[in-house]
Amino acid sequence: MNKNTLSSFVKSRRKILGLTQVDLALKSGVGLRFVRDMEQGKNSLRVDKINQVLYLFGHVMSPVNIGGSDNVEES
Amino acid sequence: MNKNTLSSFVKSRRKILGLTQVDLALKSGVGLRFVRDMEQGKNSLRVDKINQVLYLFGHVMSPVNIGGSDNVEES
DNA sequence: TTGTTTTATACCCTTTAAGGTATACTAATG
DNA sequence: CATTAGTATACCTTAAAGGGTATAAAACAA
Repeated sequence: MNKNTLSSFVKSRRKILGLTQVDLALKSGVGLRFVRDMEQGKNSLRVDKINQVLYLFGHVMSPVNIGGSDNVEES
Repeated sequence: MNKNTLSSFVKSRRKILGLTQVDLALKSGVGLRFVRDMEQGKNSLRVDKINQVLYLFGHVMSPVNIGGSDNVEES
């Protein structure tokens, strides 16, 4: 389990919206277990499921340059 | 099967390096079938496997804003 | 055309992600 | 302290991803 950017991104975004993991699972349509796996940095997740969650944050998974600034490209 | 950016990204990058699908599979350590699924826009792929391939291109999957310019953020 | 290389499709098998449920562990509150 | 809300961990089942192989279809060269 990594110090993953996706992990921290989801966790922080979720809290900004004032959602619990349960809320996020319901709104995105993925299982609660999946949300938890994401936030704990599991890296063998399916990208379509990840996107299902990221859509709520107006984001999608996409190829970016390695070392492309530490933050997740602007807001 | 989508008009996926990942699909076209991998395909074009691979050709730039003059690799066949077999070459890419061998160099990245994923199966040939996986490379083909990627290039055909299958969207239920595991993100760690995708990254295994993208590393060869100096890229990783990361959350980006939806509509964050159509191209894949510079070269 | 034929031959060769690359890519696409199809089948089967093994592994495992995803989800559900239940249980524990933490914060937090009162 | 106890009670609750939120999060983490564990077990089980099902569906499907990933990989291998084989075949077919393109793509390109001779």
